[in-house]
Amino acid sequence: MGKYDPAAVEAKWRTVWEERGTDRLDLDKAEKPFYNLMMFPYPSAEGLHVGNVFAFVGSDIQGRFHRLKGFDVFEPMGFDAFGMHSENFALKNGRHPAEMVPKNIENFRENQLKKVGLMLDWSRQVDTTSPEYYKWTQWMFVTLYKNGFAYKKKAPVNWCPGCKTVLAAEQVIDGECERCTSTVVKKDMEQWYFKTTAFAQELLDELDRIDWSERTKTAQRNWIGRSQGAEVTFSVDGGPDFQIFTTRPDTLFGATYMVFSPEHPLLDQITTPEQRPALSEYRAAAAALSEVDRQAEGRDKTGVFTGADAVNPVNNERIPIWAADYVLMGYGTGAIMAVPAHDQRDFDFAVKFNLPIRQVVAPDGKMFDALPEAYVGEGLLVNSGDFNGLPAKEQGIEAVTTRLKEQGRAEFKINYRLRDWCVSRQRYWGPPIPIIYCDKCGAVAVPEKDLPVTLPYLEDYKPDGSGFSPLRRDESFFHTTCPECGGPATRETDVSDNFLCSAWYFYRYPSTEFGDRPFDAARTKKWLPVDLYVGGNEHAVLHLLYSRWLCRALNQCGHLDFVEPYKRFVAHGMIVREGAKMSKSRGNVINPDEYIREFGADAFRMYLMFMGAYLEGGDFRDGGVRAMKSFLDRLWTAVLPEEGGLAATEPEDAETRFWLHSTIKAVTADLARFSYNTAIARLMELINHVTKNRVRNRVVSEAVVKMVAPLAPHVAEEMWEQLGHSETVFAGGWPEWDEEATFRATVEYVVQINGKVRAKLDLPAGLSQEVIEPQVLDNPAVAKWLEGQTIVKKVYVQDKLMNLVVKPN
RNA sequence: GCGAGAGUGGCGGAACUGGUAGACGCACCGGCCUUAGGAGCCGGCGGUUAUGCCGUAGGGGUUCGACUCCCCUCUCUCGCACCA
Repeated sequence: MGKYDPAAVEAKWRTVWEERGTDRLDLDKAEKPFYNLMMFPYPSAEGLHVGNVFAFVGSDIQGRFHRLKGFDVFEPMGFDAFGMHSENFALKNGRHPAEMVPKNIENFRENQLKKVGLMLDWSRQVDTTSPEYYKWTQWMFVTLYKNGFAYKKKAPVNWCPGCKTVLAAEQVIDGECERCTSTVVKKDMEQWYFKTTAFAQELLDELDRIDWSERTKTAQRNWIGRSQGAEVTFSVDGGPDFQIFTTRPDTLFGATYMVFSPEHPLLDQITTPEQRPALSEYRAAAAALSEVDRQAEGRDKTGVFTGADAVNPVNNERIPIWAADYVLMGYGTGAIMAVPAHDQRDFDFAVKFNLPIRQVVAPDGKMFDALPEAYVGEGLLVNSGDFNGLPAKEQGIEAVTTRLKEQGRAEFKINYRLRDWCVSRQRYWGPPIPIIYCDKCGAVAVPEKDLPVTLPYLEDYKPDGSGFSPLRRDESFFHTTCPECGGPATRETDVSDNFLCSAWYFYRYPSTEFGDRPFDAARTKKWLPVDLYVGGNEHAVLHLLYSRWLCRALNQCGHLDFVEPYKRFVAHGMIVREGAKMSKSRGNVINPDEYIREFGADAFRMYLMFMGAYLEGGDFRDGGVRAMKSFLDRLWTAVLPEEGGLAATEPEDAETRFWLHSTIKAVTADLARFSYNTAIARLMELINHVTKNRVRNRVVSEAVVKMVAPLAPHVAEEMWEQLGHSETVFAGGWPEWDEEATFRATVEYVVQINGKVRAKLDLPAGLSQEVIEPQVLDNPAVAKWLEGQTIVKKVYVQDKLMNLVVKPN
């Protein structure tokens, strides 16, 4: 038996699991498939972060728990090793990613992940940088392109001067590059896009039906940003028509001026000669501003008059057209009608430039004497011609839009904030976009037989800011022949966004042995969609949105028969250390290896899960892992007593039976709802009981071992073996509880007088009020409070409490 | 501003559909054991002017009874944000 020695136990079981293939699964033979997915990491040179461990362990517990409950659990792992994170790190350290990444992967897998005790099936590892994998990433691109989901266009893009590449909107956080935090600037460039907006509505609708963490769904809803309104056609006085988008067509009569975004193309045409110099100056100033500065909160409104007037279609009124940078070219039509009385932004602008403010919504039919700010509430339409007296908002919107629609001046319209996904990157370390440009045939997709387009080894892979990838400098890569006509042609030299690699990796795991298809139809049918996906919420509008979109697109292209990739997504919390965020600059990053070496992976896993609610996150305190190690010491001696042996039958004493069965019941429920901290607390209570009462019982020991197994797999496996089993504990089934035993024979009744606790009585369980009541009333502690009082009400809750409501006589 | 979540001892955190607030653990205090202890074991631990009273951010309300439900206010975290 001996002492619990985590280092020895863990080394032993790592070897045994590997030798026996305990965690390898025959995917075709599995009868109750359960696909347990965790977000594959980017293998950084710094090694595994404690946040990764926290995420993986929480997911692994579900995998192991499900396995104990009889599921065939598939729990794979891979590496997301393409992309700027790897490349930037290599650049900074003067190394080559192609030489660095394999070493990092090796280190992650062999020295770190394998020591955490995750139930991973390493026979199906995926590495996004291997040609066998990125061949299919390129295939995704080609498939999307052929089906009209990928296109190239010139448009203002987000350019990161630090990383020297364009970024997708999702990768710009508060105006900064997600990777290097440089301030992102706008540039006009020709780039590849995926039509994410094609499914904006579907992606939104399905959120109501999928079983995902609410905050993840909320983040996606915000990001997709649906708004309903109308597109209204105005005309320039003596000039062309133009469209504006508004959510409040009911306030059309309140429009006192119009605003075009400074980037609006029509401005060139309509601005009067006198106003042209002012406009040019204003446009130049607007262009020089960064996105963040331009959209800064509370920034003073700026703008310039164009000299032109617009004609309002509802009343033929002529109102001035201004250019102002508070209107964005990228949303709606890049032009708005300004209703200063009922929109705060327009109000601020009108005040500053002394433009008229006309009230058209009157709360309770009352006109304002003065408006200190825009009124955005309910009311009746006024100053609105035929529409006067109609309730504003819904009814007004309907009526005004319908009228204009009949005149061909408006359409009901829904706008989304979501933009198409800009996927090309002017970088080296990624899958080359498989497109060939031919003078005769145009842009041609590389035929499947020619995939992958291999990423050539470039000694100098530094991005040069030219707007082209470094691959452009490789003449032998750049020049090629057209797959259609055989004539001279050039390759697309941009690589695809790393998020394309990760948008489909989970389809690959079950099909890694198939070299001739990205995923096998039968395997996919059996194993997908993913049953449970656990990960960080920071990917809510990145990976999680992209992969939902890709799933839909692949479905539409006929490659998948479902539209949502994950049945259930659970967002775990974030961990901090001693109340502070962990960061390299603060120097407070937790190194998992040290704790694992000193206290063992099992104690480390358990402490990470004990810190707080898994879904909320937790606060890592030094000393916690040590405390958990000593709990495991106590558990070890409680389960494997040195002396006295173990009684082989169900414990006879009712109190022990109560603790055992109610713990099994509670732990089962806690694990199912990710309440790992309380599950551990309950196991501690059981062990406290067992230790204090010197319980030596095999039934108790085996149940404890099984309950601990998902949390601390190595030590559980060792104890299971020492209890005389030769097969893995994970084949042993999940313990059952006896509902009867979870009730006690005597219960503590709380006696309240007017809701305040005045006495506690131990009484047999299950008695009726008639039996209990006299005992309560006769109790001296209670009787004292009843002197000189009249009982006006008695509230009785069986086996719980009796509340006497009294009044003075 | 909009949306989501949260606010409980010295600390991390419990409390299932309203029913004993503070489970479990950390830290701390006392004791035992020991040549020694950053080990182990036993006990204590919300506050207080203690037969009681007050305590779950603050203020109201509903209820026999509120951390839990409703209204208002404050604070914090996250997401979105001059998005028309």
